[in-house]
Amino acid sequence: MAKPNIPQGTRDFGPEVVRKRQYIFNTIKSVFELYGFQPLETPAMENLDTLMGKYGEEGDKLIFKILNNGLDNPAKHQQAKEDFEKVLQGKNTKGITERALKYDLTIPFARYVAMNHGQLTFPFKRYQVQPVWRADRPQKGRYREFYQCDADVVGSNSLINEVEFVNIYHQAFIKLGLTNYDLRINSRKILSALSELCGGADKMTDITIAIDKLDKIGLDKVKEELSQRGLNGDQISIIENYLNINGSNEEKLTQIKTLLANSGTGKKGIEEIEYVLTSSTQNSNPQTVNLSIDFTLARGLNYYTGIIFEAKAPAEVKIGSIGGGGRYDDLTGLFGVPNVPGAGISFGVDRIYDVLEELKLFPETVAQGTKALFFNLGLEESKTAFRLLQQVRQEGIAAEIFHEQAKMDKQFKYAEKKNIPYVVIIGSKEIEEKICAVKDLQKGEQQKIPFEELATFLSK
RNA sequence: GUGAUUGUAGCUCAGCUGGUUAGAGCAUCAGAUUGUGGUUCUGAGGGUCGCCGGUUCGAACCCGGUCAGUCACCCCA
Repeated sequence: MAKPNIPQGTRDFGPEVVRKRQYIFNTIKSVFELYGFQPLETPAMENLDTLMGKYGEEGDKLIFKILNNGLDNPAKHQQAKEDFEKVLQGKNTKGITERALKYDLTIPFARYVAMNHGQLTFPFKRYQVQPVWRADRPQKGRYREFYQCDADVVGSNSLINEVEFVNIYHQAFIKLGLTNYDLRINSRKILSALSELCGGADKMTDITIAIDKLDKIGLDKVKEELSQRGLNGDQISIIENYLNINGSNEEKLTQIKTLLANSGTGKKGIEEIEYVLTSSTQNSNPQTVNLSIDFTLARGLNYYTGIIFEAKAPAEVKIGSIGGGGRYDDLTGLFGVPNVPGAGISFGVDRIYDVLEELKLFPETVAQGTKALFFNLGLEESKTAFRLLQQVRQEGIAAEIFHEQAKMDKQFKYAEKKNIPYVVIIGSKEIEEKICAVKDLQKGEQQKIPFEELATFLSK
């Protein structure tokens, strides 16, 4: 038997890890609920048609495809071979694969809305926490199976939604202890106005891909890349002016207004950012949101049409993006149901986990499962212990008894490893006096508690 | 898809220019310690050095291949 193994880029989550992950999930979910979002789940797999062509050329390559069943049916050999030839040429064919693992939660959601738009009440606000799969090469902060935590609202054009999303990000990050999160905002309308200024809307993808890298590779390399992507000197210098915009949010707005003065789309984008910026900073409490304008922000997914967001981890952990989102005006249009505008955000839970771990931000209580371990000191003793144990459980306190009579040394070690804060010792002496010795392992202190007061004591 | 790098005990790693029975720390188990753990001391178990092949009198070490992991680029959470 070969050594057991799991596929590249996937992980098992042990008990402590699951506890910590659930802490993150629950924190974010509770904020979603607070803002009126409802839960939704969709299948792990979708029809390949549903997913293909929605994430750009690169995205399509990263979709995990599922091999059809029944390919070994002799009657279909000839067809299967012909279809496979097509696959070798880089084409997709239903003969070989017609289903795939979902790549994100947004497109399946759009599919759900398109399928059920007759029954849904709009605006429809849903949140969804499920794994997604990408056939990417794993590396730091990057997995082939990872969880997304999305909230979207469809059926509303109002910018109030964007403002709410800013506050959701803020509130969730604060609850998680990530006070110095970094939330950026931009608008696809501004990027589109810039592209028009530089030779046409078809250049938008090239431009956004290049300027998105400004942080990482610097201005000179960005200019180089723009030139490689077919932009001329005049166009590049416009972009250079655009990239040189800096200062506070207000200063950036002033500068962009001058640059895009002649563009209707641009003006619209600027107004929207201004609105979201002022509304979300006014309404926020207990502290101000860290929302800053970043005109280099592009977002890879090309279905965004308005405001876009990106949340970054504090710079010192070097993990990068921990969330993102934005407005998409016609996502369900891809599925034949036009005029359903939407906006949404996503939290990258796996990366948030890494950030919290690195910054030691998990509360200690997260690691705790069992609250008290009852020592097993013999057959008679354990009968009393078991009776008390059940009483304690009746009060909703997680407790367990050591599985066999053993040296105290061993039982202490078990409690310590399982992070159990209290041990309850009941021996012959204690039974006689109807008290138990309760030891607080962290403090190392021990006290005598009468049997009938044990549950109350532990529930504190 | 492109490039780099690593693979030795359950874990983290050492192992000199190839030389005989491959080491350490942590962890595990037992004892010092018959109802009070985390400290200390003593002892024990555990490895066909990722796999296949080559060079050599001799390979954990050199060479080729292969598999797996990690990191970076592309792209992205």
